[in-house]
Amino acid sequence: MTPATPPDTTPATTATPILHVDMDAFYASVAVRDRPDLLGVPVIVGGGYRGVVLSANYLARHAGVGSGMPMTRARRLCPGAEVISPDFDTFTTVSSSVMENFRRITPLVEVLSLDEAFLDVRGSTRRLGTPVEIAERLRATIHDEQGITCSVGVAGSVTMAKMASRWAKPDGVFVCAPSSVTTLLHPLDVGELYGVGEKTSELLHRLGLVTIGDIAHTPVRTLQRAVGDHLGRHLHDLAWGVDDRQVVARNSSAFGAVMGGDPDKSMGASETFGHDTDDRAVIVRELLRLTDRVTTRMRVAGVAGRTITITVRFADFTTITRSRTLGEATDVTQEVFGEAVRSYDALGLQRARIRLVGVRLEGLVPRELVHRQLILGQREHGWSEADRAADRIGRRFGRDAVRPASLLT
DNA sequence: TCTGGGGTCCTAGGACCC
DNA sequence: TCTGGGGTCCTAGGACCC
Repeated sequence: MTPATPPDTTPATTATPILHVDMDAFYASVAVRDRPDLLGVPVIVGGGYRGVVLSANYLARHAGVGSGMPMTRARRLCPGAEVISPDFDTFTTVSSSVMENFRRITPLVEVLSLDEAFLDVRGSTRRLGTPVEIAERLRATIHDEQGITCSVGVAGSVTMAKMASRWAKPDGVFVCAPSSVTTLLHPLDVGELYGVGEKTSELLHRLGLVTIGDIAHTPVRTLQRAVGDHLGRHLHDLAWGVDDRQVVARNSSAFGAVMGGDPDKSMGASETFGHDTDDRAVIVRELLRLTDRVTTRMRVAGVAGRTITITVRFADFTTITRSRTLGEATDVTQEVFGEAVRSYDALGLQRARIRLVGVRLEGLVPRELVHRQLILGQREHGWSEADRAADRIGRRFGRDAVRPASLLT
């Protein structure tokens, strides 16, 4: 746990070495920072037919708009809002600069997404001051360099730091001393705990467990019977502020394992149709597009996958998955596509209206570890060559220069 | 009014093997 | 002549996070 306190630092310094930094309304803040005309205007980032809200500034939030909300509803709640399409290239650029800033403070930066990270600063206090001083300095730097604000939770564990940043919002710092953890937690609703979502919250409420204090005073076995062995134990620990999870230096898996750390475990793509469809030709074409997108990413990352999973979401939003595991991992577009179509056809759907399809590969391994067995007459080698040729042309002339023939229309 | 897209992890049942 | 126990892999579903 916490290392022994050096004589020249205060106990408060080493007791709260974990920072959770969370940008305030990140996408919305980035989208409006160069648009002074939008000052004082409610802003929603998102859009598209059938889309959801990705981010909303505080003016829009005051009207009831929240992220994840269907755009149709958000527009009705806040008709005066300016709706802006997301520009992920810009978000990624800003995010990279911010994360670089964090790494100048400590190498122990765990990137959770484009807009948040954990920092373990216990090795930086001698050089940079107390965690709170580090937090304030980092906030000032981000504001000066990027023109956006962030909030920082400072605590002795990652979970408490995460919760503290929520209490710090917007544009603030919240310090959670270990001695005050249970006092802070126990009055809160169970849904406030990191890892307790809507379903688990409802389940616990039905059992009469409303506050985090209720969870703390419920026997572990009772919790485990209700929510499973793992989560039951986890929730009981968290309710008492017990959390030994360490900050692990890494980039978010969603943006490639550039910094080392754990490699991706799966890669996938999915898309909601503009209109529900029961047309097999349309669906198969979409499976090919998605497969091509995923396998291209895999070849860039130098990985191959052994399990191919398709997702089918019906008009009524019920969602099913079907997976097949191959004898050996692949990154070959035509192989993955073939399995995806076989899985789809095996469903035997007749006139079912389909809203979304997806393709995902799991069990990823570095491509050089795949020992492809040579079978006479096997065509995979040819397809693999074709993929690589297409990748080269795509790099030179752009992604759309080479597409599978059935996607050309 | 409906409900994106990218992921991770857990559970549970059946197959299979020792 | 009763129904052993793991351990691992595969599949399907579900919850959760941003």
